[in-house]
Amino acid sequence: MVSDRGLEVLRVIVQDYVASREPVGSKTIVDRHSFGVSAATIRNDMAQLEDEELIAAPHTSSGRVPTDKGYRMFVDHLADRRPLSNAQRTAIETFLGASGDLDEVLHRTVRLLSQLTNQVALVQYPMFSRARVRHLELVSVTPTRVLAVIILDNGRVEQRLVETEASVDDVLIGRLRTQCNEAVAGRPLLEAHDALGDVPELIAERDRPAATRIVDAVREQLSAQRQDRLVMAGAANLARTEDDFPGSIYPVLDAIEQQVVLLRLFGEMEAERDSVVASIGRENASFGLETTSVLVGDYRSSGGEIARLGVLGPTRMDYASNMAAVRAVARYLSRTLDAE
Amino acid sequence: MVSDRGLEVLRVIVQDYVASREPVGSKTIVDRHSFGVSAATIRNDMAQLEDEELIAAPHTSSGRVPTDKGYRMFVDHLADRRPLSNAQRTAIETFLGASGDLDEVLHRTVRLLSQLTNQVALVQYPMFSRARVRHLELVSVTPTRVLAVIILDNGRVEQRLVETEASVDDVLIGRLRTQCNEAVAGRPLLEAHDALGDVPELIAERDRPAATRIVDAVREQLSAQRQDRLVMAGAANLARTEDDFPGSIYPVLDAIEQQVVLLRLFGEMEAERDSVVASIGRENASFGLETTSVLVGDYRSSGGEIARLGVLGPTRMDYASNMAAVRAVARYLSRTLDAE
DNA sequence: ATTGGCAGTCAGGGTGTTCGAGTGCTGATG
DNA sequence: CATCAGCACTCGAACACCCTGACTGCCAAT
Repeated sequence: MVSDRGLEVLRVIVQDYVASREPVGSKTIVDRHSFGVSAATIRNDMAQLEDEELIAAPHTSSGRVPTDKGYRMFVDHLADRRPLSNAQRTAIETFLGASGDLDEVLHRTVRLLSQLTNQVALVQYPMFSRARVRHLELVSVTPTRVLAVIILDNGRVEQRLVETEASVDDVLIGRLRTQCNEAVAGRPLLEAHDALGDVPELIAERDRPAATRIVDAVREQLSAQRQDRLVMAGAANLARTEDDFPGSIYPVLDAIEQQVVLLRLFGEMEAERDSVVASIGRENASFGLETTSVLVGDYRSSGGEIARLGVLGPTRMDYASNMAAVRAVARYLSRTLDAE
Repeated sequence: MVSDRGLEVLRVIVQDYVASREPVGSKTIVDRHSFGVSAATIRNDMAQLEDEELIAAPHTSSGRVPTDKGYRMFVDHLADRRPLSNAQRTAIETFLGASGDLDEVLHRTVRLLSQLTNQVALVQYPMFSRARVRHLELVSVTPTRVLAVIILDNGRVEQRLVETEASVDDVLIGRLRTQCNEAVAGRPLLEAHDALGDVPELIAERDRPAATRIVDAVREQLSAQRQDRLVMAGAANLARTEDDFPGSIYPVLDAIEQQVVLLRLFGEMEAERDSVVASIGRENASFGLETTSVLVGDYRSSGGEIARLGVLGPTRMDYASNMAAVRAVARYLSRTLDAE
């Protein structure tokens, strides 16, 4: 077992190592922190920490470095909830000023988060299962191409281009538009999806195939939960701390470019409301991200829908302030989107 | 002056260096290529090339490396128009199969281009000055927030959230929607913008401020040439060739994350129709991209509007095949978008 | 439980040496 | 006059070597 002072030692090791990127030894510890005991004693504690695999030595007789398990212990039990710095506060304040549509807000948020943390920031689009359809617009772009635009009452707009085999004239489009709107207007996504099923039958036999094609495309779009997108910013930050990635950053950059991977990762991380959780180092191995840590939190969008946002960076990151930043931004984003 | 054989020597230096990342010396050249002359003669030619600053030696008595000027000479006069490989052809073919809306096509295109070239690929959104307004939709999201959706007849959809001071009821929205649509439907962007100027006057005095606010937002959106966006893929490829960037890739990653920079760069590169142009090394210095080269070509979208696409990579890149790939993808994209 | 002391380990940095690739030059040759 | 073989020279990369300094691990004493 490891003593209370042992944990204290682990904490300062994590803090010093994160700050300096240098393995930290017993002497440095007694020099920089007032433990009131000698270096030899610290060494004994460190030996215990090493037994528990909370720290490790890169090579014989060098300082120690936290292991993944050590970081885990740190975030779970040792990290103090550090308040945001003033600079960070004002950054959030100025950000608060402007407004815009959903796209714009999310983009601004992700840039903000990336600047606050100096890491890669990620924001997931909210899904809109509870949203209602406000209006459906059909536009003929070319004779055999129709653009369907779905406008939701929470401000989201979905669009989709449909290719038809036969050419479609404006009369048919107009008729379809009316019929569809009657069927879907004001309904939640799922109901709207079902209601559309009957629409093609109201269309003249001759135009039935084209109509079915168009309506099906719309239905598909309606049922596709648009939670499958995210915005990202600050990828360059990975290159700043290049040395933290053994070998090359290539695998990391490659992995984060596949949004699918990140979305799966987001999905698998459990988080309680209003808390920020971390996934550290090898815990991300199945995503090809074993050299990184990911912090995620939840936010609520207009419909009360829940989506996630977070940061990704090297395992050696400042967990305390980054988690605080994620928490603050998540809370703020909820407030912005929720405001009526 | 540099002889014909001298240029031939430059060509193989560029090719070998691009392939191997090793400075190439006179011996290697006579070994690998059949010039029919001795190494000493090649050395004389190389001396001339060095006088002309087309090649340089990283240090005394080491092989030579092309300078920016050397690459420039290569792409302008020496690069043979290499036909695409079969693998590349099939890649484009399979890509050709599917369809989708503009967003989707551009995203697929950019991924394709990045895979073909193993570089960072960029595709600019077309601008739509010639497009006409198909429909204008106003949706009240909350009492003081109205979402304006502009649907263009080329399939593009623009949206914008407007914040009003006083709350706006559905009657007003309905009235505005009708008035606006009457004013803009079927008109090109510019005309529509002007025509909207009179609309607020048709609204009751009481609601004038809110109406003006909304209409102005729409007008602003109409006149904002939406050429200010681009999609990107393959940023990870920069990390694969990390060694080509002296120091760190950080500045490069940082620069390409600022889309503004890339758009300016795109804008300043002159290109004739159907050709691909290159901007090499220090020619990009004012954009913080002096270690990279950029290849761009034009494509035409539905309205006949011209936009650009290209790739960005280390100066040491395979110009011949990359330019071929850009040309092929540009041509193909034009065909896809232009098809009626 | 804590401590001072001491021997042992090992990475990093500096130095010296060798090796070899590649150049520039020169004088000879057709 | 272009081409060529030969030779002396340069300089980076690789290697061996040695020191230094920063640590640790252990032990006997308090």
